[in-house]
Amino acid sequence: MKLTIAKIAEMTGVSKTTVSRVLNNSGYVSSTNRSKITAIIDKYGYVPDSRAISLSKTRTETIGLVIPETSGPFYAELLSGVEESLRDHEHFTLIMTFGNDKPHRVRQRYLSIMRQKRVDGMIIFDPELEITTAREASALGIPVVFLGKDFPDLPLHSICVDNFRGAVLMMEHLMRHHNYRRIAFITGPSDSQDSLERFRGYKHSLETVGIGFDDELVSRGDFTRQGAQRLYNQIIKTDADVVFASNDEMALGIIESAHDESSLNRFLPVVGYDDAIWSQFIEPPLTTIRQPMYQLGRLAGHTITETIAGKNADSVRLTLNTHLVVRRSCGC
Amino acid sequence: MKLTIAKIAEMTGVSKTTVSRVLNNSGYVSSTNRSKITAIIDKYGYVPDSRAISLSKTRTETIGLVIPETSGPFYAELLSGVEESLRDHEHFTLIMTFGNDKPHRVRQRYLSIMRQKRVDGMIIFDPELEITTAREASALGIPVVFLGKDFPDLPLHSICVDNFRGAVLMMEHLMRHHNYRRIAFITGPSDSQDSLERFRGYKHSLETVGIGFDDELVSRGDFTRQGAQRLYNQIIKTDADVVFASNDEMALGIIESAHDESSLNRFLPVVGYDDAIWSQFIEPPLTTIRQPMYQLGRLAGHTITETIAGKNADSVRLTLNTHLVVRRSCGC
DNA sequence: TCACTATATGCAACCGGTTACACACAAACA
DNA sequence: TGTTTGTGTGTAACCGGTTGCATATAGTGA
Repeated sequence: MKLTIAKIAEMTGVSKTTVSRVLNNSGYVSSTNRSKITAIIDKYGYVPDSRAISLSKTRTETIGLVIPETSGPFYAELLSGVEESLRDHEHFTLIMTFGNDKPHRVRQRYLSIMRQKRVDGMIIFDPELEITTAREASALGIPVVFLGKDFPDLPLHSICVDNFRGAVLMMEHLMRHHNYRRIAFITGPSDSQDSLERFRGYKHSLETVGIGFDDELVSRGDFTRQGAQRLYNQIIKTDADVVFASNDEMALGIIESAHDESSLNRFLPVVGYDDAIWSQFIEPPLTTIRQPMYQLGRLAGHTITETIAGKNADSVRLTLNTHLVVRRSCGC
Repeated sequence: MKLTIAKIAEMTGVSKTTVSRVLNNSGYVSSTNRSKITAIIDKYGYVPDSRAISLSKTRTETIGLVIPETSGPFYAELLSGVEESLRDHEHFTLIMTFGNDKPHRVRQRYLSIMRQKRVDGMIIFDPELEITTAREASALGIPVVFLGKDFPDLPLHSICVDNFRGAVLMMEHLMRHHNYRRIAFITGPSDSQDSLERFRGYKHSLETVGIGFDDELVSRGDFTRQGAQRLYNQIIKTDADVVFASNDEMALGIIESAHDESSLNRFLPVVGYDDAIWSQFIEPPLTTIRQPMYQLGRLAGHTITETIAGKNADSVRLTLNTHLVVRRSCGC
């Protein structure tokens, strides 16, 4: 009993073309026929088949969003931003997560699926993106916006968050406002571009103020809570004024260790990075750096639709700034 | 330069049919032609157009998931469950969020979009779902699984979480383990089915144990932190042993009020419901009820694909049990 | 009266696949 | 030798829309 324009045409005694014109509100249609057709559409609740439409027109009005996962505040916020932005621009979001797949298979899978779905464009946030994948994605012939990663040599669109300046922002607060001098730093895994940038910001700030960089104050973490806790004793020995963990998870690990450790009877200031959703609820509430993920998502959606509309001939490269979120864990 | 089966056919000197047979690994194809065709497919990286496929076959291999939002731990976990389950069953997930739209427009929008995308089935988690919408969705002629809502009179598939037994679980802990007698309860908004069920569990438990139900101990909340804080003074006056808030947000509100209120110099036990992601981080860590959202998502994905495969002739109605998460806020 | 324009409609090809059916040929069986 | 069976291939219709082009009629200005 499925209605198609052919059937509607038959019922009203006109051609498919005329029905199509009514649906798209294009061309000329006599008011008699128009009302006959709309009457049937309303009566049976006809909804056109988007597959057929997109097969005829060349576009699907769909953008592929490639992210590791949808859960977690980080990606959830990004997703909201992208989705709302695309909805405003009358596009759909096709979400593709690749979770724990190994890098190579991932690339194979997500690019292939996006192609078979014939998306009009893609937004890719792949923390482990390699240049070969970036090149391959660009070669698909559809607009792509990369998030969080940039390959300066390639002519592509990218939007990044400024990890360097985020770390500088935090350092300025610690040094100017609190007058801390011995600032311990916990890095993330060494293959994380984000972590490297944050570390660069840390180092740069120290040098700008004239405090030398002390290697003893830097520990190599892995972005996990447990990892940070294993580093706790070693960090305490350095007698640092404050611990700057390069993400919130590790900051939490340090705070918990300090809490358990009865031997430590002074308050140990700790700050993090990311503004995880729970960071305001821990004790003490965490001072951290907030990344504008929602805004990043909206901007990505905007950029991709503009590109599709042919407005971005040149490669777009944007960098978003972060915010310092001051709570109590820094000593404030 | 887009490759199609027609072009591949032309290049190899065979018909479209033969190419199609190679792609689908069906029917008979000579090994000569097969290798010629696969060579071209590999060389140019041909990927078939899913729109065309789904237009010919009658199915899209896509399930529509209707949820209020993708952010927040609650829906994010559900989404992960659904997506992973559908991936296992070789289906895609088409996510449709309706955010803050007004109920009526919502229904119009999401049902219409699902129809124009010709999804093979739908999973609907709409906390404000009305019976008319449920009826309308069922009338679409595709399988639908409703989550969190059930209309016993309609022959539909539904999977719910047992709010009644969740509340009973909590009450048993409070009464048996802690021996609390005066248990204050904060309801959610009166139009929330979830809240009503939790309240029913609260009442039922009291009566089972022989403690009468005392209306004075019940306050009407609205599931928000601020709302609970406005109720704080009134609740304190009742001199309750413990406060059972019907969600974590309100529990947090009460804990914060108790914290600020220096006049109160005893520990006020508070428990919540939902196991929000931050509930383990607050001070004291919150005792609460955990809803198995991930599992719910997986089950929903499983049920819808089974139904599509024709295995669920009768209406499927399932109820998932909740877990009690004991932390310190209850006095443990 | 003629040319031109605005209005109204339909034909048929096309988008990129699938599939029922017909046909051809070889080997195997009766 | 005639019939069946297993292979291999192609024709053409179909899924449900869009669109370039042709055609027809009525009204308008010269």
